[in-house]
Amino acid sequence: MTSIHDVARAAGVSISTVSYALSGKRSITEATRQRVEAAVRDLDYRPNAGARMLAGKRTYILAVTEPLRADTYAPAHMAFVLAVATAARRYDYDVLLLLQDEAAGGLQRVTSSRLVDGIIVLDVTKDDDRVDLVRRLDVPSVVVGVPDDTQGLVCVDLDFEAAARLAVDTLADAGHRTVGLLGEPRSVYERGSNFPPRFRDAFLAHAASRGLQARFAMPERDTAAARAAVGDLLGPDADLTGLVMHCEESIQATAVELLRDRGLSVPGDVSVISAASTFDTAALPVPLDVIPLVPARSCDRAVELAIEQLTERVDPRVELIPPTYVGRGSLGPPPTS
Amino acid sequence: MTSIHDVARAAGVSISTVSYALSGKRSITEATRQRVEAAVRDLDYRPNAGARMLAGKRTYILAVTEPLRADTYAPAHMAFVLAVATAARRYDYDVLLLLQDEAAGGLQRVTSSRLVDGIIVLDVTKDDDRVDLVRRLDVPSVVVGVPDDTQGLVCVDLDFEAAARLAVDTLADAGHRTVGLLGEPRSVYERGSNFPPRFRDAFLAHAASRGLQARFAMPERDTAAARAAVGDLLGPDADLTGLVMHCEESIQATAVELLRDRGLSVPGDVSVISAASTFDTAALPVPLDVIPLVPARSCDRAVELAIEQLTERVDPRVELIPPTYVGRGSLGPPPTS
DNA sequence: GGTCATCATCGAAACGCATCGACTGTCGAA
DNA sequence: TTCGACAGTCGATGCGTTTCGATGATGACC
Repeated sequence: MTSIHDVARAAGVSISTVSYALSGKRSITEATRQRVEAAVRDLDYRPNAGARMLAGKRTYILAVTEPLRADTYAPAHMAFVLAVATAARRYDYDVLLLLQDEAAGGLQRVTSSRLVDGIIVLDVTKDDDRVDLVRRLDVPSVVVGVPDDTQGLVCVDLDFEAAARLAVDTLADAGHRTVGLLGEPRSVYERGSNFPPRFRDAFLAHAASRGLQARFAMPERDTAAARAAVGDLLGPDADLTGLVMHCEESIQATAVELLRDRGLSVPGDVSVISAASTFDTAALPVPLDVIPLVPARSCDRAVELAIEQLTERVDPRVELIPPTYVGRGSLGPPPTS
Repeated sequence: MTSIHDVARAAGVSISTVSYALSGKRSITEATRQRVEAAVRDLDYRPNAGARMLAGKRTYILAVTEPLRADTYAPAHMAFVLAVATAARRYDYDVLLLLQDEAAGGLQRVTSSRLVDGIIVLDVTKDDDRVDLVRRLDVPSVVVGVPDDTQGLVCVDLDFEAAARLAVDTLADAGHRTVGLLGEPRSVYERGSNFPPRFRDAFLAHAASRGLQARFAMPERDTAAARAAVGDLLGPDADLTGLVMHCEESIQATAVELLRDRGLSVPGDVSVISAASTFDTAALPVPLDVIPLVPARSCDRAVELAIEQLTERVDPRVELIPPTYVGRGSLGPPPTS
């Protein structure tokens, strides 16, 4: 193993000079810095992680806790893990993954053994054990999502309420009077992530305040249930003209197919908006307007805030990322009956 | 931070005694061991990870590399990551996740900085960069999957060839003469994981050797394509009586629905076997017989072999896990036309 | 009772790095 | 010419473990 000692010898300087040349924490003559860097390249030197942890105060590792519950939709959650990992690398950080049983217990372990510098909490529920834990742990932590009690926490999330209002406003402004929300399975609302209820509540409330008639359905994750739910939303007289979908990709695909099967055109008969989706709605049977949930958005910021806490005080806060609207041609005025 | 020093003082022994009491590497009187353990509990002591890495030769971290390509089916891959993480914990190991761009480059980095003790390579392709890398790296590594060139590697995988033969034999033994394989999208066979081609080739070869007529289809990941593909497999005269599916869950669900829509009963008209599936086939619209691909099976063994390499020489090998057959009532004799 | 092995414990030396204080030389201002 | 400021470099210390060799205590054996 080539150590900093070897580099120092090769460059003809002391160990501390090598360290400073690499960290830039003290000024070093350009010439000697170049010699050090050359030696590093020649010897393919990489600082020993353990030594760095011990001597410095940083481990360059972030813990990512993701419970991966039975009813979680893996693609979306994987996208968040990926987004955190990618963002972390920009700060020269790696991620340690704590799943399922380890999501809570592992946090305790890795922080008290000083294995990680900080924690990113993913898929937080309204009432999440891990939230109390990170509050007590006193380690730089950022929660992606908004639990009920945000006291003392740094939270980052898409503004789901605003997203719901944006969807409602867009439909209302286009002239729609009867709108529906195709949501997640019931279990998700009952004990799952926190944002589906937030979206639903804001959707229903804002629809009411805009004077719209609103419906809501929670299909299970199979084709038959999805088709039934969309049928219910359309109503016995098929008077629904605006459909908002906040559910996983295959359900949205099924919904679009059902509309087609019923001879309803998009957006001629029904306008459709996909809300808070992490996938590409252009790949659906019919491209849909979307208010995307971009994991990179919240995760980039979450990592940034975690790193920031390493060096300075960061006040507790809830940062909500404003939604954006991407048109793909699935929105139009309601049909003139 | 409470250190080993504090524990030693509290227990009235030396630092080295604490270390030996905890590691068990030298004999310690029962009485003093108890005192040490009591002190550890009282002070909630946990060894500093950095110090342990530096002084010992272990980091207690395993790298998991998973490219997470664009066409990967997230739920299955997540299941493997989870299985590795769970298995690792049984050896007191944590996992560092290297995704996408970092899947290859990160390996170099984390091994040369001595951050990890070993590597688990997931979702290996026939011709995978990471395979050459781990060969060169000379770090305990286990490949989950079987690349074309396995020289010098320790590989663990489900025996897909045997699984394919098992599916064929089961249908053939039940009397079926015309069978079909519903596979993954074309792109997966062309540049994706290595096992779909292995399964397909073994399926077709073994069907031929059993004198069966065999068909094969590669539907894209949407309902329409899936329905079309199943229709093709059934043939113009609908003479197909045995269907094997080796594709993702939603496609299998669609296929089952199509059969029902066509008025074909399972297993009355068509016998169906789900092969190498990571999900629960009992949850499909019709429960299917399955030759499951259990991530825990290969991942448990992979982690075991990686840990083993830390202390002893492990010869290169390819360990194939024999397939099992789980009946759920979707298999029967062909209809007597 | 002396010798020798065995057991339990201790002290000290790494492990590889970051960092602090100190030292040297250079330059500009007084 | 002298002094101070400052840039550039070095040596030494400490981070918290693991582990090696050494030491004293204990018991078995002749």
